[in-house]
Amino acid sequence: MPGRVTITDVAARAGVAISSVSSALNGRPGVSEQTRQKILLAADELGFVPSVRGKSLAGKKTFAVGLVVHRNPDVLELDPFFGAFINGIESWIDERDFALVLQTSSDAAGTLERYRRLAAGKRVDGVFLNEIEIDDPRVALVQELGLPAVGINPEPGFPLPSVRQDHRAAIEQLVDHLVGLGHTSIGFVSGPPRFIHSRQREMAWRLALEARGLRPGPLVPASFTYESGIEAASSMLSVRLRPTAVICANDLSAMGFMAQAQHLGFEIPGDLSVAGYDGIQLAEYVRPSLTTVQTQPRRTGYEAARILLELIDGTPAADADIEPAVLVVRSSTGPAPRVH
Amino acid sequence: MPGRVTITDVAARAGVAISSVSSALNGRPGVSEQTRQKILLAADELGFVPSVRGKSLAGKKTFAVGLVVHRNPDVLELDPFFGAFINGIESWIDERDFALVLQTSSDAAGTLERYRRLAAGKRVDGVFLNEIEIDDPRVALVQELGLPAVGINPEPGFPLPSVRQDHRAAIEQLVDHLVGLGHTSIGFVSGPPRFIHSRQREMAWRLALEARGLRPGPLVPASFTYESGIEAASSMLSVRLRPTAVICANDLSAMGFMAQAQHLGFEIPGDLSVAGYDGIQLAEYVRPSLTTVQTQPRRTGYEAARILLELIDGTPAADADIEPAVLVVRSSTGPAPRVH
DNA sequence: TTGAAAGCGATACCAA
DNA sequence: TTGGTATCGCTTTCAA
Repeated sequence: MPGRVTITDVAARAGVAISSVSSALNGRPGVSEQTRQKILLAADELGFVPSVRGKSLAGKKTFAVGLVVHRNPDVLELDPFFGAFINGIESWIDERDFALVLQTSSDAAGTLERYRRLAAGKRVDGVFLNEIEIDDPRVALVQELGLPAVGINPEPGFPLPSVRQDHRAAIEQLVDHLVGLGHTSIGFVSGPPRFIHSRQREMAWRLALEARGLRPGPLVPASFTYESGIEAASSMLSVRLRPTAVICANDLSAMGFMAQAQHLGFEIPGDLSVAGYDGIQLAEYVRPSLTTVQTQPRRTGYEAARILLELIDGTPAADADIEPAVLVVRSSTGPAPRVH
Repeated sequence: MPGRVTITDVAARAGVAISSVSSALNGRPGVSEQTRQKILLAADELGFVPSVRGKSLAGKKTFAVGLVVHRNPDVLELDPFFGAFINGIESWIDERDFALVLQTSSDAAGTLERYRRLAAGKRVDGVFLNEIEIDDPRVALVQELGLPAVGINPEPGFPLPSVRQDHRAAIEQLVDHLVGLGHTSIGFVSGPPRFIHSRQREMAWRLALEARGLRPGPLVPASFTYESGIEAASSMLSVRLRPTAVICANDLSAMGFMAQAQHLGFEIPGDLSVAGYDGIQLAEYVRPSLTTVQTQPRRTGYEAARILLELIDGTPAADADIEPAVLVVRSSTGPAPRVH
């Protein structure tokens, strides 16, 4: 019966006090090298694994961090983003014996309540704040609760430690790429405006165009889903003055946009160039393969976890900047059509 | 400072012993109705939330369950399946104050090690066994560890409590649907044969055909990914004796298959009918929309969680059978082409 | 019905 | 350098 071995057993076997075992095993000073070896041996022979339960009660830490994912109830399908993000978190916390508590919620109020309960029950020592919104109430909540938290790609001046990956450079490159192909009317399919990352991408598109002396093309709201991309295509392509190129706020909506554009009879990239954002795997395989901006969700999770654990340890943590997202040119973007 | 309120504070405020508070709050007998009310009031006024730390140390439970998702390291994108599955788990465990610990791992050995450590550190009280393989080593592991576990869609005779959703009826309906459309050569794009659910779907296809006096069409291995669907199409459609209809082991590979088939010049469903399995949202929106088998991942997670918590409580749990998956006919399947 | 006290498995302080 | 012990917040006997 493994797992039943406690620190007391180890102490007994090594013939020392439990306090010495604790010190030895945690690499604290105050134990002679000889005793330490004796203890290490005993622990090893017994297959001792410290109980997180005991540790957390005594040490005021729970050794867990939380992530709440807010999804539409009738979709509930996680973005491809999350798999890698979560894996990145774990690659850091695992070695430090932390676990990730994941929750999903389908409404905003529920999300707040989840954070509140995670904190109140001392379930987790800290949380990740993903998909940050304008005036996100979670910020005030974690501050009120004194709960360590790290923001994922927040706006500048965000009051909590954060990890950011630059989006501007890549979007500028993307605009350059399109302008270089002769496009002058470049539209944008956005995400819900309440999300910071939604606005950031839209703003980057707008600024890049203006910096090049071009007027922003049409802007159509969508919601990061494939379906919303379909709808965006229907509305954006039905008007006379349609753009010759479209940038979508993420890959999923870009894929929906492409599918619908093709359905409406547009050749891609012959009649219309389309680009996405994220760099999910699917984007590489759709026809035509999607030009996109490759982000690093795994790295983002990794850095976010590193910062969060520092915060939990009481170390004042600096923000982390991940190397900028990069433009990946594929087949969905091409020369602007001659006549319009 | 919420969260700092302990059972002692409540006891003091109510003027009773902490043991009474514990009994009252947990609905145990041995407290007069009057005292109970007094305690409930005090707890409420103080905003008392019991510390999971304390509870778990004293109560021998950690109030957490674990899920380990095994993904290819360079993909790490979670199936659309998982979002709903996880949400289903939570809709049951949340009310019971359990949390879900999620881990991802990129290799089989790592997966086993994850389960082992979850158990050894008493991180979780039980685990979900998803994507079960032939001779899955996790079964022996949880039995050896005495760790409560529930299997998701395992084979018949699986030694642990399980939740199952019938796949056969829907696949038979699908075959009937195709046969009714005049198809006589129906191929299959499978998942990795080490997975039970992979084999189950393949077997259902084979048996359904044989029961109708048809010889199984070509079988091509794939791996549940979009990319593998592309490859499957390339190989299956390049030979002279290609099928007129194809069933894929999941929607993602079916979508890849369709895309590649179209790329190779096949009209769908004119030249070729394609069907998937899972019922992910994307399948509804691709062109043509995908005929598929709709499963209930949310319900599956819900039932699995219910069973797991029963096991943890020591209740002998019966397997759960979810209402069978249902066939959803869309546009990717149509009449068999006249000439071949 | 109530309350006092003994754990649960660690950490950490303080004597020895 | 050691070992003893209080402590964390709760559950669970066991007396009163």
